[in-house]
Amino acid sequence: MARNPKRFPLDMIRHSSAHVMAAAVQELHPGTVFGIGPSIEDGFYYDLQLPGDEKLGPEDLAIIDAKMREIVEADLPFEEEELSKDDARKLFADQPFKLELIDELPDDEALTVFRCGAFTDLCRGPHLPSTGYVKYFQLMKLAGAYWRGDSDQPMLQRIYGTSWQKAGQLTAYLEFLEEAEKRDHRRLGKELDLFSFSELGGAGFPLYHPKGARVLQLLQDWLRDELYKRGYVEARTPHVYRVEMWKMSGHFDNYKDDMYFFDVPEGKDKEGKERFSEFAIKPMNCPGHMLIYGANLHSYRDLPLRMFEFGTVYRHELSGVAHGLMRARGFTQDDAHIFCRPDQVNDEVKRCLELVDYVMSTFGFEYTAELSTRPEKSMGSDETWELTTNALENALKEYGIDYSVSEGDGAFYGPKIDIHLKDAIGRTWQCSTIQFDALLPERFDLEYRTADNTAERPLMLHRAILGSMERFFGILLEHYGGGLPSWLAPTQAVIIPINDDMIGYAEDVQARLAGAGVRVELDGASAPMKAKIAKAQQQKVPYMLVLGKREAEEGKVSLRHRTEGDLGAVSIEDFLSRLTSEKPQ
RNA sequence: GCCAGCGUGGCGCAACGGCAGCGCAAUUGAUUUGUAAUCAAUAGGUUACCGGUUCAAAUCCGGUCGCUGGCUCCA
Repeated sequence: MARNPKRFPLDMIRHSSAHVMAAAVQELHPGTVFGIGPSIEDGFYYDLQLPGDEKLGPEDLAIIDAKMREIVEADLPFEEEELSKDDARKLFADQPFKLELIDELPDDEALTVFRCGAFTDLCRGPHLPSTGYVKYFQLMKLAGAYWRGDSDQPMLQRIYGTSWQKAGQLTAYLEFLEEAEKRDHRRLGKELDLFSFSELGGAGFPLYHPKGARVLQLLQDWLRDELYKRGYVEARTPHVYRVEMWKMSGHFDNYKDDMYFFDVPEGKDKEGKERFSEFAIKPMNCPGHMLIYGANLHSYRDLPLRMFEFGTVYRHELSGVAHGLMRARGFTQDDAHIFCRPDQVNDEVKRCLELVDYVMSTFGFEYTAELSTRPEKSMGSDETWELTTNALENALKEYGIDYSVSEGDGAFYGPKIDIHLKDAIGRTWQCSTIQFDALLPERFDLEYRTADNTAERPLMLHRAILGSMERFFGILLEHYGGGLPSWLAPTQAVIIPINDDMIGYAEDVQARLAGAGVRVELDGASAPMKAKIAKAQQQKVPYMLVLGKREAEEGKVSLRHRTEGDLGAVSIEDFLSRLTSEKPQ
């Protein structure tokens, strides 16, 4: 009998897929204890614990998959049944996690369970009519997951799967994953010789090779220019402070587990005992900027003060969280703190959003915003929270940015906007953040003098546009699939002489381009032109300049673009103006 | 940090108890090419580290370190 899942919603299909998977595991490993098995974006999972010390290995996925297909073939119905709480407790007597869930449900409500073959689950439903409708699925991976997402709870095994309405959707999804893997920035970083990681440093500490360093520098130079245009001033602050400073800022109390501390010997005291000073490496740039603000007296006329820094911070994050450049232990933030008066707050937030918009559209990112408001536990006056939250929300409205509100998700010291951008293959990333901070101006006792010469506390806006240079670099690499636009490419052009007689002319061209500030390489190997082109293509160099007898005679270069192919002979001036036109304006 | 998996020339991989191999890259030589890969030769490895089992270990076992996928956390 043909069962077509097309008319059922995806999350129902996925939820039912999770049940089929659980039923398969139940049959293969009687006595398995189950956690939860919901539908998620792109698929489903089930958390479970095999009996005894048994553990699932990757090879089990194929076995479970085969068993699932048997269950699908049998086309077993999903049967719903209502139960009292007591009956449910009896039914799930050997399922401790299910019992825990039952206990949390209201007493007077009847529970529902769904049966599917040997597997019965506490479940609200709804489900597909029968297992025959679970068709286009695949088990993806095995992972560990804490019961209830709580690291104090036991760890279960989680099986992830994906499931769809149509065969084409499943294929498309698997192709998407393949494409994402091809674009993995770690892979591109290796292939394009941009960065690496040494076991001696560990996963969180990228080593930028010359080409990677060049890209980062280009990105930074570009952003720095934009910031100066927008009235920012640049600061530089130390990477290390005495621990006292971190106690003052509050980071010691709230952030100590993620910080790098070290003792420095300071000689001996009078009794001959070794003395030490305790320092910590900065996990954030904020305190330095507070100290700079506090180093001078400020008039209301000085505000707003927009202070930025490409500040490298180090955070001792849990070893398991590192992920290439996306999540490092040392990274550089494009950090800024804006000190302003209450009457300037609206305008400053708008300026931040304008900058976000400029930056994101430069790279062709679409984005959405999330506004997080006052949490229950928070500091500061109602007036300030209202003022700052309104400033954020009004700016979002004024810019017509698509945003959602996350009530009570703000930091205890202020509300914030997070920007989520969408890359070339539809994945979203969080980069920019704009947050008000009432805590640090307080902690550092920052003031300005008002028109009537009284002291006022400035409002402080903390913002990062790219977020972290490393993460943004990683996102850019994946967004462009490694083919960076010419203004960011570490090598903009490779000169390809057709034979060794052309080397002289090639060196001329190289000198002229390098003199004009072009990042150019000469491929002088005595290899066939085609091989040199292939190499340049693989390195994703935007332009190839092919030089033969014709070009030498005319004083031109044959231009080949990485994606557009052969563009014919052009003068060096034309090539230069082409490069210029490709820079963001 | 936790769960699972994986560590073999610079990179990508093979060998899975019995002489550690292939491709790319590199080096040298030949070749001089018109828009995605010319040919040949050479060099390169205490198979992450420590210990154990065995006549014999890259391979099996234990430990350490590192990495990867997730979970928790987060820019």
